[in-house]
This record gives sequence, structure tokens and C-alpha cells, in this order.
Amino acid sequence: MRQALSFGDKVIEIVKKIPYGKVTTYGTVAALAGLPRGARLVGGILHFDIDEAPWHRVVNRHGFISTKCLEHPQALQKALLQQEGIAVSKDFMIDLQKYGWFG
DNA sequence: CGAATGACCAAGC
DNA sequence: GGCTTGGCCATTC
Repeated sequence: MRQALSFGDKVIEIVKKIPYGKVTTYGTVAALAGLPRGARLVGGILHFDIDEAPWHRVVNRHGFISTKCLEHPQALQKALLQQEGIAVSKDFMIDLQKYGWFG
């Protein structure tokens, strides 16, 4: 359960702020949340507060979908991203140079 | 309260 | 040049 003003809430807020049709990385979200080295936490937070944010707009540093949650498979993320007009390769790779968002 | 966890990143071999 | 290891640090049980 999200405690007010927790790091998790910040992560959620930032992920929610990602513009439509854009994606960002865990490291970027962590940095915006106040922890440049908390990339791992971002993944963990999204795992705990899974349906609280558009996690499909968040990928790892390589622009690759690192999701492991069975409830949110890579195939689903790919579909969601494509719905927003984001090109996702068959290997779940995204062009951060084109769709990357850094706030 | 203490120990374990995690959807990452960067450096090292 | 690709794979392995260690370190980050809040959240959770």
C-alpha cells in the first residue's frame, strides 16, 4: 500500500507524466524521482504498484522491454506502445533516439 | 526492526 | 566483443 510521499509515489507520478507516444528509461524515472541510482527501485516499485502507472512506457537503458510480470507480458506492452504510435521491433526494442522522453 | 528482494546500470574479464 | 560480477537503495515480508 503506497504510503504518502514515498519514492514509489514519485515514480508513479513521473511515469504518469510521460507524454502520449513517448517512452522513457528506468534510470531517467529514477533520476527524476530523486534517485539517479535507483533504477532498480523503479522496476521494483512498478512491480508492487503495478496497475498504478502506464508501465508500458518505461523500458530499460537499451530500449528493451525488461518486464517479467506474467500479468503484463512483453507482448502486451508492445501492443500498448503500438497503439500509441510507437514503433516496437519484433524483439521488443524501441528507438529511444526517436521516442525517448527525458522530461 | 532485520534481512531479503528487485521490471537496472556500469565496469571488468 | 559478448558474457559475468558487483553495487546501487527504497520497498516489502
